[in-house]
Amino acid sequence: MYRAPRGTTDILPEQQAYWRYIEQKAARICRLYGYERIDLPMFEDTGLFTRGVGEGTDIVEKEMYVFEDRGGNSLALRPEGTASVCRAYLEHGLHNRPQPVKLFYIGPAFRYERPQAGRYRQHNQFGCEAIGDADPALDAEVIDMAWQFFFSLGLGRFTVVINSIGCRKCRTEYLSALKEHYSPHLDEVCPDCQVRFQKNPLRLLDCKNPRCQPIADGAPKSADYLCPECTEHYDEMKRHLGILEIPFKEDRRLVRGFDYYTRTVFEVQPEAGGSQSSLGGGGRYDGLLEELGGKPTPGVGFATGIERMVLGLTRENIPVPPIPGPEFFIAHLGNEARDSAMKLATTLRHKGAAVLISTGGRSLKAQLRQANTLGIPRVAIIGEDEVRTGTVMLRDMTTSKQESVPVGKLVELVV
RNA sequence: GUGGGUGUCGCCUAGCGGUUAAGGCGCCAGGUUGUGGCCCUGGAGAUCGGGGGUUCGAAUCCCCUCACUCACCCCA
Repeated sequence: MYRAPRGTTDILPEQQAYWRYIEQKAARICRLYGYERIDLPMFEDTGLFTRGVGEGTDIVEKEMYVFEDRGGNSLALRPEGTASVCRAYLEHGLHNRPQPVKLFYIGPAFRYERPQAGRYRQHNQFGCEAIGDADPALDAEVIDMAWQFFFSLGLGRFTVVINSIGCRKCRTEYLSALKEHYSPHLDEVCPDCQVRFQKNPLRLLDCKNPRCQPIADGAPKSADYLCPECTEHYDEMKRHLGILEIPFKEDRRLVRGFDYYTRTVFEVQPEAGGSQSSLGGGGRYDGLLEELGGKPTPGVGFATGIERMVLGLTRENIPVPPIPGPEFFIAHLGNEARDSAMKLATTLRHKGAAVLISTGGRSLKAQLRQANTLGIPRVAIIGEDEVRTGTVMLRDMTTSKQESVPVGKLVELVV
């Protein structure tokens, strides 16, 4: 027996209501904030991600699905969406449109990880990117938008956590200060941190190993090393968040796993603990477009994980609007009746009614049982008598009342 | 990638060295003539995740493997 590959899932019909719900809320919030949909390829040139996301990141280094196509090109299943959006921005000359260009996407991302609840090798993201404007008000708007989105889902408790990691300039300065702080303690620190020290010093800060806590606690704070411009940007953004009345928490240690982030970073975290630390996150990436070969162009955005939202909705028992089922069920007895039943079914469907017609030549009892189980409110029964008189027996399944009506009249009933 | 837990019909569970592997839900059919939801009866559906061992004998013990799951890591 074949099974779905590890870390992938089938989304069965009974789960679709959640997905529809989330997609609708996403589309709505995007409309309210002026974001337009973009659909992007699921695989890209590998270089787009190694350059964009960063060579040293876990995602690129050990989680990316990389393959060679038959033409010998190195391609990668996209591990995230931002790099693709930026590529599209550059490729299609979107700088010629009114700035910022606001785009959103919904689709799968792929990472070779060890799956667990809320974490998959193929998962779906809803993400937004605003490219071409460095105004801190835009950062605040993006955070506001993420916040409103989760709020509109009805998801109970979540927190917005923010930080600024500075620009290229002040980050370099900060990193050397950080390394200076750690280097005398390298032998006390966990092996992971020893690797981080070399590879990705920023990550030293959010090590959870108790051994490293004292050293991390005493480490210089990125906030203290921000250049005046970055400080001003950060303060302005916070001021705007205040105006928008978005509750947020500052976490000086918050860093993210992509190299392209500059200045603002943020995460939306479920308050109810749980293992998966974030529902979504994002930040500013003012160097990314240039890194990808474009002119220096600022950008800011966020991405969310749809599976995690579904998980949250189910865990919190939040009701979502059901997907409507068939309105009519047509039961029939005998060959002649089946022919006119099929005819009636198409006629009703042409008029826009959702109709299920029984197949397989089952007893009337079985057909009604099926209609009942499926929760279809009305059943049209067609037997020999009805064929002869050009009528159907229309049964209301909720009241158990039925009456004989001419076929023409039934068709008229459906508008 | 590291560590822990779990794995019996579609779903939930019983069985824990010798049973025709049991039950509930669901599914299908019947309870006379063309009628659902309740009830009754019957049926289909499991080589007990897979592979190897130990044993006269294994779903039950051991090893490997796969999958799921939790924590770490990382992130959505």
